[in-house]
Amino acid sequence: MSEATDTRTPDTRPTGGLSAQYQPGEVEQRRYEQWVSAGYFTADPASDKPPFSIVIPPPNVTGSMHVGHALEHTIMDTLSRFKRMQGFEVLWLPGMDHAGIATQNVVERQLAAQQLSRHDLGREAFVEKVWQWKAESGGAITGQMRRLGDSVDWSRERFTMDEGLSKAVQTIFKRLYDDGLIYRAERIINWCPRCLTALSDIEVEHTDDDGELVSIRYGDGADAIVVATTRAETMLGDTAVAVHPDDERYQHLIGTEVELPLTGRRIPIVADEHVDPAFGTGAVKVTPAHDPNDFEIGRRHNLPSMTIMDERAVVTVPGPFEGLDRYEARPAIVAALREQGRIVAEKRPYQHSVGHCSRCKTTVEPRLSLQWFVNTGPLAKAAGDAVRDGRVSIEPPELAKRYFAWVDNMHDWCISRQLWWGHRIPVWYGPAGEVVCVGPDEEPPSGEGWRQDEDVLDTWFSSGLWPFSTMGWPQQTETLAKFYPTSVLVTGYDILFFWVARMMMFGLYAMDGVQPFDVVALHGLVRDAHGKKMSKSFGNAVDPLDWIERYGADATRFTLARGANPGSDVPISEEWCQGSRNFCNKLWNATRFALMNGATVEGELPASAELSSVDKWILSRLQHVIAEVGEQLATYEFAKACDTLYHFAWDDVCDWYVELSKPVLATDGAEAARSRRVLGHVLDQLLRLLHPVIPFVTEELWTVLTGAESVVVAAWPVADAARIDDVAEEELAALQKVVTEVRRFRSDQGLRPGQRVSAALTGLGNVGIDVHEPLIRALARLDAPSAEFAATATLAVTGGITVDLDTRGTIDVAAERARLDKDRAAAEKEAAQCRAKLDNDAFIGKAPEQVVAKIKDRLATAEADLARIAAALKALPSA
RNA sequence: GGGCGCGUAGCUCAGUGGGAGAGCACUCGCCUUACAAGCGAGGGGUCGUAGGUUCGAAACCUACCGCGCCCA
Repeated sequence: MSEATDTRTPDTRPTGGLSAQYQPGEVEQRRYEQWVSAGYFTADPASDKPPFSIVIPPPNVTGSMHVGHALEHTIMDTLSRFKRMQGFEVLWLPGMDHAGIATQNVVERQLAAQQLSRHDLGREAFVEKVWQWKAESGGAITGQMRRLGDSVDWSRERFTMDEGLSKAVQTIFKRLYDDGLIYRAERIINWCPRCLTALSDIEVEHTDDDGELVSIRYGDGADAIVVATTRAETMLGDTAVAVHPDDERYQHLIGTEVELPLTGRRIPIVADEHVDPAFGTGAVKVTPAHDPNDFEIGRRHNLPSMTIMDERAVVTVPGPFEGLDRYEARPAIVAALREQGRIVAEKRPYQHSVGHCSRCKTTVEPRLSLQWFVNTGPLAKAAGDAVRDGRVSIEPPELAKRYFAWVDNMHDWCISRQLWWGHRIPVWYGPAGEVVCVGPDEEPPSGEGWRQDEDVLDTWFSSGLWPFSTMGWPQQTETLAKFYPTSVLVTGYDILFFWVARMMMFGLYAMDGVQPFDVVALHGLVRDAHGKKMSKSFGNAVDPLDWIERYGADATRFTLARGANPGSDVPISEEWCQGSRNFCNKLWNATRFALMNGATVEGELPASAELSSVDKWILSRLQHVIAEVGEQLATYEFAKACDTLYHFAWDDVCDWYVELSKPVLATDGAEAARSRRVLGHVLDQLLRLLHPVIPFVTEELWTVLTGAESVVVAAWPVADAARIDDVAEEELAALQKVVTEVRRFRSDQGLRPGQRVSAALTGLGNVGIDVHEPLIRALARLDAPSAEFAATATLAVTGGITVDLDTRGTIDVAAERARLDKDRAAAEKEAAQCRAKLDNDAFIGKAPEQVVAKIKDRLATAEADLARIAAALKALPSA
């Protein structure tokens, strides 16, 4: 706002100390600290109130808040605050996970800067170093959560590596082990040659990459067979060639052997149904130790597995290729084969699907190794059934299909990781080959030759226990008794497989079949204003802290919530955030106006019989809004709830109610007093309704308006059906129509907004709004007709209302004719559409009665409008 | 290759059998004693295409075109 150009005299009415603009920076931190120290967010398990609980999807301890977190937290905070106001004992439990690979990587990078590796420190010292890192630099996100306004119970913050949660991990491991649901086996797993650890299937991202397809002739002469491969280097580990059993081209070769080039080994040609005869030549090389499909073929045909690379994907087969990594070995081997004339065809680039480590993007190397697995069969079945039989509902329900597709086809889960940071597998191996799984209260075996398994567990293993490990399980705590199962899990649909399915499996298993949450409310991904995925490299990523800094936490939250349709992606842009900021400022100024005009929440709300239709109307609208918003928030329709409130606040309250109230508020009588009470009530209720989404500005305004302690602990509004007033709503709709028509005329005629026009209004009584004539005159800036009144234009308003205006001689006839022509065209179209329906016997015969009646009514209205418009056109002076 | 979803105003999206809507953008007029982060008015859409069901389809069914996501 430009002070220099503001020539108005300052308003001296009381504003409760509110400045002319909302400054979020002055409010947010102070308010948040007050809330926390008042204990509003601390959950009491001994409370008599019904429980409502959410556990936070634990962010990564190395991470900071990105805009996806901001969305998710806005949703969770909105639900928590909504339920708290509704009288629930709310527990929103915060915490972080230890992010095995990511955290270890961070600390290893620090060490690398000093030319050190974790092996130089040793396991114990390294883990100590990680804890030290966490204490110094971990958990930046918790400070950012405070900035956003998260109403979490900080006294219950948890970390997956805490003692209690670690105990939960060991307990469930032991239980699953004893039940035969955890086993150790040599399997082909996804291996990251950079992180040097196994990965589970879902930690691998597949992309279509450019590679090469090389066709190689194995054997010579009549026995020759050509195989096509994208990974020529793995041929050193081939132990067979496979063809489809029905493939006529190769019938004579099945059961025979062929010499594997470069090695001199002879390998069998086997028949396997899983070979696709249409791919390449229909013959595939089989490398069981380096390809999951080949591993299966190998198992079916009892083929040996030959591991030809070490953990860094460097060739270990003695000979000319030894010591080359997989990308050096590939061209070297192709060249060697070409020299022998064995390369039949080469295709470059050849697009094919390649798996990458989700953490570091290195191409995954399938690797045969001894790992720990969870047998997911029975667990996944239970996880699917809990949704199938309705104990857990997925919102929106369409996304349940995706969940089923995953849990019903789940492979065993590789849970061991070759890391040091994490929960170490509680299994000891004895000198005589003993294997002992140790429970949390048991002493591990000691003595000569006993050693613990070196590996740690997948981070998701501990995250899967989160809904109950954070509440003290395996102890039977008061908190568990009160707050488990949790009420709702809020997370992105992209995390359905990673985390939701795992919590379901573990929750149902550990908690005697009781589900970890009743509802899974899924949100989408935050995208930019053009629906593009946000990414740092593309440069369209939004830093929520930056927005909070510049526009306020409320504006940031409102922007996100307003885009959050269930399960759908959420586009946002800075312009929209500005709009949200403007909305907060609008509320600020509406409250400021109310305070300047004596709005109050003291005393009983006046009985409807005592109120003007303007007051009755806004109270009636308020009841609809209370009901709608309550329903929308309860069904996770955050975008709709925001929209409902935005339009009620801006259109109904600010644009109409406040403007309509100004004349009476300028007076001093009993009617003004009643309106002050109504205005106070409407704002009080509106601020409560908005508080879950925009907590800071509503708190600031509500406390000034009401003088009460905090809207955080105020009661959620309840719709009062007795205040719904259809008559007042119809009256106000008619009033708005008259005012809008006059404004349209004025705008079309180029009349200055301040210019008053004489006018005669007739027919207001038709719709019962004759008492509002002064209001209409005020809003439309119409003066009473003077003695020498002479109408120069006539406005025909639907409902039989006529406004005759005296524009003092000058009227833009062409503009007026254009306006009337447009109205006539619209009315004619309407009439024609209605007549077409009514002339149709099938319509009259088959359509419901009330639909027919409605169409008849519309036709009558259109015809009446047409008559008036025609008269007005006729009355216009000819050009 | 399999599965799921989406095509509605310039952009982003609501609308799921009976008058095509919102926000932003755009045009015009305004500092009007709460607010220029504002106020008033306006323009703009063969609802992807083609069939079908129905008295009536943006909505339901089928096919096709285009886009996206997940899985392999």
